Amino acid sequence: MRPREFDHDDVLRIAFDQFWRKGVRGTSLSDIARDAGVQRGSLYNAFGSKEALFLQAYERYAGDYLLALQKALGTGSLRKRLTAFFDLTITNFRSGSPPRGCPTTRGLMELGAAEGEGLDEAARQAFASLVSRITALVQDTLSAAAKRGEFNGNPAAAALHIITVTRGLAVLERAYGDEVQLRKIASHTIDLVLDKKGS
Amino acid sequence: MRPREFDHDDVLRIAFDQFWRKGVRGTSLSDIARDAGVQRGSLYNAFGSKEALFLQAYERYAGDYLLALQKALGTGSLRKRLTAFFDLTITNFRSGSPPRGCPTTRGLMELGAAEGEGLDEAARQAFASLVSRITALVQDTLSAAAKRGEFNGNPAAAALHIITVTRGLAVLERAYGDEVQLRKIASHTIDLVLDKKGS
DNA sequence: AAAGTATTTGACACAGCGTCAAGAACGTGG
DNA sequence: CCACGTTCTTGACGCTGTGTCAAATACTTT
Repeated sequence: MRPREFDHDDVLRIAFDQFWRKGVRGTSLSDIARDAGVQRGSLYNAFGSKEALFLQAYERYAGDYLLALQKALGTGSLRKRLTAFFDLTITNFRSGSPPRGCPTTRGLMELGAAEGEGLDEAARQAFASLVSRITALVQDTLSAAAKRGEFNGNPAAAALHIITVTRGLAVLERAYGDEVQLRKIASHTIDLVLDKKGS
Repeated sequence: MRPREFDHDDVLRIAFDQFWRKGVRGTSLSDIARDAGVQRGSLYNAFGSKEALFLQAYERYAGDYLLALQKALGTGSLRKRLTAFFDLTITNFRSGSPPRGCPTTRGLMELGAAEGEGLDEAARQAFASLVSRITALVQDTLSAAAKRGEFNGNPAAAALHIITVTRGLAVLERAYGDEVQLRKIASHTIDLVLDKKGS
C-alpha cells in the first residue's frame, strides 16, 4: 500500500475549524484542501464525501466537548455545577473571533433542512445524539442532587428544560451576539429551576 | 413601461414556501423559477439577488406571523395567553409535511454563518428584529398581567426566558421531531414562570 | 403610429460537488 | 533485489447553482 501523505486527524481538526467558522454549506472542500495542504481529490478518497468528512470531524468535537461538560458538572453544590455547565456552554458559543456559535445547533438547523436525503439524516442523528447525551448528563446530576436533598424538582423535566434553554441561548447568540445577555438568561434559568417548589 | 408578467406577491409566497421547506442555501433560484413559472433571469431583474428575494419573502412572513402571535396573546388569563402563545409557536414549527421547523431559527443559524458578507448581515438583522418584536409582545403581556396582579415576577427577565425557550424548542424540534415532548417542555416552562415567587 | 422604457430571454463566466481514469509511491513476495 | 499489486494522488470532466450582460420583446406614452 502507498502510505497517506497527510495526517488523518490533522485534516479532521482543520476541517472542523472551517465548518465551525463558516457553516457546513458555506465551507467548500477546496477551502479545506487548501488549508490542509491536500488535494481535493485526496479528501474524497479518504473520506468519501463532504458530509462524511463533516460527520467524522463533528464526532471528534462531540467527544471532547462531552468530556469537558462532564468535568464541569462534577464538582461543588448543584448551583455551582449548573453555573459551570452554563458557563462552559456559553464560552463554547463565544469562542473564536468572530464567535462561531454552537456547532451542534447550527448544524441541526442547517442540515436538518433537506427532505429525504440520506446523509443529512445521519448528520441529524449525530447532532441529536450529542444533545441526548448532554441531557442525560444534566439529568444524572440533578438526580444525584435530589438524593442528597439538594434538589426537589423532577430531574427529567428540569434537565429537558435546561437543555432547551441552552439551545435557545445558542440561537440568541447568533441573533444578538450579546454575551452578557446570555449569562443573565442562564443565571435566571438556574434560579427558576432551583427555586421551583413541588414536582 | 412593459408590465411584469408575474405577480410579485405570488412569487414571494412561492419562494418563501421553498425556502421554508428546503432552507435558504438548499433552495435554488431555478427551483423557485420553475415553481413560479418565471424565468430565472426575471427573478434577478425583479429582486436583485437570492438573498434579497429571501429577505422580502421573509418580511412578508414575519408580518403575518407577528399578527397571529399578537392575537394569541390577547385573550384570557395569563396562563391561557402563554399557553396560546406556545401553542401557536409549536404549531408553526410543525406545519407542513414533513414539518418545516422554525424559519427564523433556521435562517439565523444558517445565514449567521458567513463572516463579513454584507447581505448575510441584513438577513441576521431581519431575524433578530422579529425575535425582538416577539419578546416585546410577551413582555407587554407580562407587564399588563403584573399590573392586574396576575404576575409577580420580572416581566423583562421572564419574557427573555420565554423567548429563549421557544428558540430552544425550535432546535429540539429539528433534533427529535417529537411534538409531544415540545408541548411538555412548554407547559413546564409556563409552570416555572408563573410559580416563581419574588423578583 | 413612433419612440421610449422596462421586462424577458438566452448565453456566458465562475465556483462548488462529485466521479473517473491514469499516474505515482510504497510494501511485499519471489 | 526486483517486479508486482495495492493504495494514494492528480488532473480533467460533467453537473448544478449564482450572478451578469446584451439583445430581443412588449407594452405605454406622446
